[in-house]
Amino acid sequence: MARPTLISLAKELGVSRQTVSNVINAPHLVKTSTRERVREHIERSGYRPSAAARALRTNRTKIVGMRMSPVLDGINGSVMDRYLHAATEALEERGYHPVLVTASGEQEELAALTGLYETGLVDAAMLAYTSPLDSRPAELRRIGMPFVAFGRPWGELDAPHPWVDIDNAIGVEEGTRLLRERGHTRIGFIGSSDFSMIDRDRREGWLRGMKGVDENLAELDMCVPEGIEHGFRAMRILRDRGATAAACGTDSLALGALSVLYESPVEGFHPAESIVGFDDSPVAAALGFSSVIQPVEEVAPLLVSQLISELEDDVEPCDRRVVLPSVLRARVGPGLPVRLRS
Amino acid sequence: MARPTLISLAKELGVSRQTVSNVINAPHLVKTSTRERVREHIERSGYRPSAAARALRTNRTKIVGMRMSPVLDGINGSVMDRYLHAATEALEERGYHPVLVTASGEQEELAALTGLYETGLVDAAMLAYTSPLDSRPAELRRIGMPFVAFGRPWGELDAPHPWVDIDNAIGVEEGTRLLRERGHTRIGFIGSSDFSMIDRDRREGWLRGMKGVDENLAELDMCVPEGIEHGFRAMRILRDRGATAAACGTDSLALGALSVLYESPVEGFHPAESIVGFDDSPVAAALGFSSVIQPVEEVAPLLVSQLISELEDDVEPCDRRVVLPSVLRARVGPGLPVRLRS
DNA sequence: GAATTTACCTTGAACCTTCACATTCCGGTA
DNA sequence: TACCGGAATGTGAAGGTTCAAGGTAAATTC
Repeated sequence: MARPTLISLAKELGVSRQTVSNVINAPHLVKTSTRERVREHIERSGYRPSAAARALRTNRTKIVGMRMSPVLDGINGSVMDRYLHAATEALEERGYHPVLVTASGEQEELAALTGLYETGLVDAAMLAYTSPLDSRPAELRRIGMPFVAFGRPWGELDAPHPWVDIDNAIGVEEGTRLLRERGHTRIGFIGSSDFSMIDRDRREGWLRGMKGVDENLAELDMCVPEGIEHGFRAMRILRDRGATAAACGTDSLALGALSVLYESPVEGFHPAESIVGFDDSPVAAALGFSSVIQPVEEVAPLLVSQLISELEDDVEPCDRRVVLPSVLRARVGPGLPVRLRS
Repeated sequence: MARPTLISLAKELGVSRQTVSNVINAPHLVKTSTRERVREHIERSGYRPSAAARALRTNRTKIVGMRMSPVLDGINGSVMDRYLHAATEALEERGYHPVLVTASGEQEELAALTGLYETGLVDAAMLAYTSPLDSRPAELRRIGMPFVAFGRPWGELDAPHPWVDIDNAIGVEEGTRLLRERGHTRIGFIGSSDFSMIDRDRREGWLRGMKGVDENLAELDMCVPEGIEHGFRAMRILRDRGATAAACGTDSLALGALSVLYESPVEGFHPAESIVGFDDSPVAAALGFSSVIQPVEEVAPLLVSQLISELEDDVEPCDRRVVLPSVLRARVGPGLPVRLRS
């Protein structure tokens, strides 16, 4: 048997199709007795409104486009995974769904998202990984496609679109202070040149954490490409400059750095307790070093709220610019030590 | 100005809307000169067919549902990420798009997917993580929802739906042989109890690789929960039983096991060269141990081909049951040694 | 008792495309 | 001239929903 439609239901019930529609979309317009009768019949028939017909009429699909970014690094990579999961969940909670898109760059992403928007397949987009020269917000604004962004608009902080970002600095600052509390004074920073703005933010946290320490910070500040080996090399240099600890921009870098400390331990300090990483990967947990957590599970629902208040009328408004703090996951040893073979 | 439609375009061009439609969907029906004229106008006007209207008429959205599984473990987790990315890409190539769904269990996943199907939002589903007591295939079949599965239907290997799976055994077998070539004879296996069927498959590879070795395999065979610490504990037991090497069911387990070998090195064997992991995570690369790779980038396009031949007529048929080999990524030291602090 | 309001329900149109069929046009053949 | 067949193009309908405007009967007001 064919799937029931508004019309077939209405005929069976002896009411008009609009009444059935009202029972679903505007129940207060229908007398209670009728409403219940219709409801029950809908239930029994297993009727589900046709998404296509609804979309055609309302010009809304309740689908939003998101770019699935390629896997960068399996160590820190799970953050984006967590975010994607949280976003999907938050969207579902509000009756929306994410459609995924791949792209090899910003322009390709833009093309993919606007393409979906122009065919009416999606209502909006959720961006991530904002950067200073990000052309996406302006372009989307130009064509009138609604969107929100995970990450502040570095180029123009007063951009009109809603966004949620994480204050990377605060967690690193916390981490740096922890290292100081543990007795370190020459604490280096190993940042990743691959994430320009985010890295600057994290470095800022280290600088704040080092406030009042009488050291030459410039020579303790490293900027290297992402990767375990680079962390290793950077920490060797820092070690030679007398550093006994380091805050790192990623857990990969931290892993490399940690191995240097196991290679040439510093009297009185446990290696795992002399390193702070970022993104709290399972590796950090296993090796027992502290790491900074990004609360992406909180970011996603906020973004979705913002998005929906862009899309729908009469929803309670929400903050259009939110910065959430990162937090330190402090660990005390023991853990799994690492040392690079010489 | 309003978005152009078939009708508005047709009016401007002085042809019927069907002709414009034909230019898009069945160009061979339209005379070349007309076709070009229409094409050019379409181009200029920026016309994009309405997905909703098309879906309403054809009863197809070219969207497929997929479950976004929660992040299990950041070390091996990137495999599912890679798969998701590859699947998205493969779908896009054929004009399809993935919609994500979250679920806390199989039943919830089923409810989510069939829900989408019943409203006509998706045409089909792509399943992953099949298991012996998997109720999903039967249920989807019952309601007539098309789908394909990443993972063989363990319960009924001759199930009628198409699937692609990876032969986990072969890579582990290869790894085990590598360890033998390097001179090991007492080679343990540390499997993860969290992935029942997959684990059995990987263990099978180890058994095959050990063929002809005169050892008591039962006492070399460990089954523990997933996680670095469990790998560590298992390897300690294996070491005490005289094992000098191990093939592991996951890289997390391998990491833990490796650390035991650094803790108590075996004369003549390099620790990193005595461990084989699974899923070739960045950790394996950094620490320099060999690991088995799942070719998910090949799985995804195959699945998509299968799916499309389920959905569309007149597409060249393709194999409905495919098993791809996993392959060993063999590494020789040096790498980053690990040792668990005692 | 007539006029007005209210509550509830129905009708017609629109959304934009594609399907199935109808029509026109053309050169070629009987 | 009449007819035919095939290619190119046009027409009507359908698909399921929502919006806007209408209708009907009961309840209220004067």
